[in-house]
Amino acid sequence: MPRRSVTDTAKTHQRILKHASHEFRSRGSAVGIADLMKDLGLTKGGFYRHFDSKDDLFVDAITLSFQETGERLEQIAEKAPDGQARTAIINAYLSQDHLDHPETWCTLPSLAPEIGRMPMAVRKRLDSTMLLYAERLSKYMKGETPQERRQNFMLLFSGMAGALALVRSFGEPELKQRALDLAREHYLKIFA
Amino acid sequence: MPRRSVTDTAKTHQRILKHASHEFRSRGSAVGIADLMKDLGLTKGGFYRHFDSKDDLFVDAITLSFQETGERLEQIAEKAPDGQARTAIINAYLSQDHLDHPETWCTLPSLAPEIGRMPMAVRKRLDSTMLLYAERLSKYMKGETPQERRQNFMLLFSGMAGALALVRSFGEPELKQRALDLAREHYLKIFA
DNA sequence: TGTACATCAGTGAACGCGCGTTCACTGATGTAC
DNA sequence: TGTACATCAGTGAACGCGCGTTCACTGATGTAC
Repeated sequence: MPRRSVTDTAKTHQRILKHASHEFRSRGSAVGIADLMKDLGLTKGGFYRHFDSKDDLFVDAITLSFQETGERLEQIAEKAPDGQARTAIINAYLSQDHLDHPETWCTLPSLAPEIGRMPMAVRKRLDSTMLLYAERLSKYMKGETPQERRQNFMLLFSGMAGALALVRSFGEPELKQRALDLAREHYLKIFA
Repeated sequence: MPRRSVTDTAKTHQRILKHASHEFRSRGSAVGIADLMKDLGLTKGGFYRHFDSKDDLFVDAITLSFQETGERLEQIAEKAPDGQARTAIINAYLSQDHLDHPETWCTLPSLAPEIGRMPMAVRKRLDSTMLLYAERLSKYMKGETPQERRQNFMLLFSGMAGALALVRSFGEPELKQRALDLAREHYLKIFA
């Protein structure tokens, strides 16, 4: 197949990125390049016209994930009634929808431990991505100073991510339900 | 090589289990059977005299992990001065040692998301393991009733696990240090 | 207590399979004049 | 505006490698008499 126009090339690049960011979140970082490309109707050879390596794709896909989730939570906060932004964020983060759809939500409960095992080069590049996510949502946190709000963001989000990861690890549906409800009530009480 | 005595066979079984439980925690569930056996001076073919499949090994190794960590935290709680058991547990869980040595500590911050992606059969078998871990440590939690203490265990441990997983994902050492200290102070304040 | 035989822990080669990456090739797109 | 040529997105085969699992074989251990 022949060369493509610059706009088509850019579109393909974005399609790979978006699909990878969904697949990594729902299936983990071990998702294969051949599978990703096949899902898009492409062959694996063409991948390297868009990314230097799988690690490169991973960094870009995770960055996109944090951007998507940041934007989504920002919108939820903005649409909430006055003074209810933080409550809305917590309810959304600990919702049934987030539990059931890792692919369109936060990367942390899906991939945090795997990111921790990535090469240092990858993790350094993701630091700024995560700090940007924190910056974007800190404004909705409790606290007098920006620093205090940033700290509360770290505590709230790492806590909710841990809760969601634990709930997802349970097999029994009833157990999952009870644990998710418990976590939601707790974080609303402590942070909202 | 010939057949081994029943005691030697049992020892080898335990050696595989213990090593696997360390390796899964430090490198993730993708650790290979050939590597595990080689580390113990054995060849991969012999693995199937001890376990039916890798999934079987995984379940047993994770079960051992929770038992080890449960026992370890229990001892820390028992050795603590009167009324300091919970404080001692939180300080140990959010210690530099836990941050740096996933292989000998809690499975949750290392593997919770990966467990969530395992076949249902595996997850169902791990439910009881995790509930036993909860049962064992709930007695040190705040709360009037056993149920309340169990709930506080879930919230505290999923929160601390999430914090540890996030801290481990950071590349920058300074950032890690600050985030770990922040989490420790927070959980001591909220739960101790 | 001694002998004959069945059991099975561990080896090492092989199974089919999937991985990330490379590469010669194609032909439409983009560019230079 | 039209022509000649360079570029490069995508294909499909191949690279070396590692995966989980199976299997014939070995010989000391365990067992039955």
